[in-house]
Formats: sequence, structure tokens, C-alpha cells
Amino acid sequence: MVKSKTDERRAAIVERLADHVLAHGLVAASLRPLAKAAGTSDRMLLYYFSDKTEIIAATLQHIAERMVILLSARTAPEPLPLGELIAHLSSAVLDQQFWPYMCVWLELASRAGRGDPLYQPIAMQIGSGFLAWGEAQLTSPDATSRAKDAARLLVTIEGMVLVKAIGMGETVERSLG
Amino acid sequence: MVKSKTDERRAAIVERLADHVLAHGLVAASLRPLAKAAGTSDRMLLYYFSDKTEIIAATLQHIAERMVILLSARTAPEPLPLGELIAHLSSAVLDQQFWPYMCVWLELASRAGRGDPLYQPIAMQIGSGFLAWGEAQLTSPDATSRAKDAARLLVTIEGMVLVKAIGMGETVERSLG
DNA sequence: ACAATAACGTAGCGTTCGCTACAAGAGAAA
DNA sequence: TTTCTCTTGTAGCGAACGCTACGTTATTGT
Repeated sequence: MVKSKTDERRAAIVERLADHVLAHGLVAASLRPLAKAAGTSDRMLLYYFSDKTEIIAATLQHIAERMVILLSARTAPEPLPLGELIAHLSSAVLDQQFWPYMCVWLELASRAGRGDPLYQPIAMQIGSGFLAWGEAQLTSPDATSRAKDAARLLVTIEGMVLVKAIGMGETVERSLG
Repeated sequence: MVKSKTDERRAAIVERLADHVLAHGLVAASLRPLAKAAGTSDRMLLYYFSDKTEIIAATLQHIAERMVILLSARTAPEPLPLGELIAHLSSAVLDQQFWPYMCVWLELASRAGRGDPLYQPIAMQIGSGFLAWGEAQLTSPDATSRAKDAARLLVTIEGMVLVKAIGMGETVERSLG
């Protein structure tokens, strides 16, 4: 698989677009601001990508990849029981480094909830990926309870994200006590 | 407290705006569509309200009030332990009747997470209200564990909402099993 | 060297956004 | 009847939106 000049340029642009979206959100992801953040013009964004949906899809895809890397850097050396994994993950997911990702994730979820055909599959893919990741990190006796624990892990972590987002971080901490 | 003609008219408009926002989301809450949904013109919306932020604030306020009414209609006759209250509430919050409210709630949370000064206090107020409601519904031995259980209730329910929104409803059900 | 293609800038399209200026009709007060 | 305030329609402002037509440089293959 050769990497064409265009692909390299696209990748470099996506890198900067991801920074911008993480900093300012999907709500600020219109062509001209994105282009300025990438150091080009809206004209060029639509030269390297066919339309805005492709730009956003590629950017979110890249953000998801970064998130996976960040997450795997925090992965415990061995599987943990549900309660401990929740405690471990909550401190990761709610901290400063992860928070921009969680804010974008929330925007993504809210758009997916409205059935948007662009965001819905991306959100589901990321969610499923996290679920699978959780299953691999859990010490659960059998497959059934492992699936259930992973589901509970996902629900709990996402709940913490939402509750923190509305400014009730101390409630999240109380739920951990 | 007298109810002026203007106040009545405002209330009638807000009623229709709430319907529209519940059906199509904050993402579709621009002046002209809102006005059409209310049976007037954008010009008149800005006659009864000073600007768009006031329109949205009033509409979200009204939606929250409707939600409280819906929720209290589902309130169990007596307090429940945490696990049962989660089971009871999850079936309510995830069903068809409540789902439009949850979608708006997600949009609200994602905007609040970005620190938007319009949405942030509204989201926090609704979240705190739900937390207090939960505390009143819980059979917990002492105040401390009651506060913790209410926090866990909030986190779990919100997590279910988010996970369902991204199209993973079956994962929510697995987490309940 | 030359022709062809890739890369980019400028300018502008049509639409929607929140909001406003202006004036006309309606109803009450004098 | 004549004001005068309340209510409403029309029309349009300037800005931002996604996107495109068109032209001009670079770069490349022959």
C-alpha cells in the first residue's frame, strides 16, 4: 500500500482538524474555521475531501484512534473485577487529558440520538469498541457475566461523563465513594 | 399575581415551541422554524421575547416542567432500594414516551459540557432536581448512603440514556439483567 | 521543451442565521 | 372623532453557512 502525496496531505490536515474539534467542539466545526485551524482555506478542504460530511467523518475517526491510544496507555497490566475497573477508568476518563474527548463524545452521542446518519454509525462503532475493550479488561467468571459486567462498565462510565458535563462533578465522586 | 394578556400569549407560544423542540431537537431550534411551529412569525417571537436565548431558556424550562409531571406520574407509591429504583426508572426513562425528553436532555448536556452560559445553568438545575427527586425515592439507612445511592442512581440512569442514544439499547438491557 | 495534470487563490453563488427598521391596522381613551 | 398605544406584516440588514466556477501557478511525465 503506497502512500500518495494526497493521502499524506489529507492526514496532516486531519491531524490539525482533530486538534480544533477537540478544543472547540463539533459545534464550531464549520468549514472556514476548520480551514483556518488547518492552515488552509475552505476551498482546499473541499479539494482534499469531497464534502463536509467526509471531513467530519475522517476527523472523528482520527479522534477515536487517538482516544484508543490514550486509553491503551492507561490499561492496567492485568484484568480487574468490575468495581476496580470502574474506579480505575473513572479517574482516567474524567481527568483533564481525556475531557476534550468526552465533550466531543457527548456531542456525537446527542447527534446520534437524533438519528443523524452521519454520526449514528460512528458513535455506535466507538461505543462497541469500548465495550469490547472493557470485556477484555474484566475478570469475570463466564462469558455471560463478562458481557453483563462490560455493559455495566459502559453505562456507568458514560453516566459519569454526562453528569460531570452538566457541572455535577462532585456527584460523580459521591457515586464512587 | 395577575396574568396579563401578554403572559398568556407567551405561555401558549412556549407550549408549541416545546412540542417542536421535543420533536426536532435544539439543533432545529432556529427562529423561523420555531415561529412556524408556533403559528406565528419570527418577528412575533422577538416581540414576545427579547432575544433567542430567552426563547430557548423559556422553552427548556417548560420542557423540564413537563418532564417533572411525567416523572411524578411514574413515581412509586413508596421508597425503594437502589437496585429496584434503577430497574423501575430505567424502564420509564428509556421508553417511547420519555425518549424525546432524553434526546433534548442529551443535547443540553453536550452544550453544557462545552461551558455554554445559556445551557450550563439550566442543565445543572435539572440535574440537581433529579438528584433530589431520587433521594426522596430511596430507602437508604442514613443520609450519607442516601446521598451516595442517589448519585449512583443519577449516574446509572444517565449512562443508560447515553448508551441507548448511540444505538446500543441491547447493551443497556444487558446491564440490567 | 512542452503539454498535461495537480495544486491552489479569488470571488461569488444561493441559503439560512439572528435581528431590526418601518409602517399599517386594531382597540381603547379622550 | 381623534388620538395613542398595542399588535402585527413586510422587507431587509449583515454575517455565516456549504459549496462551486474559473483562473492561475507549480509540478510532472514524455
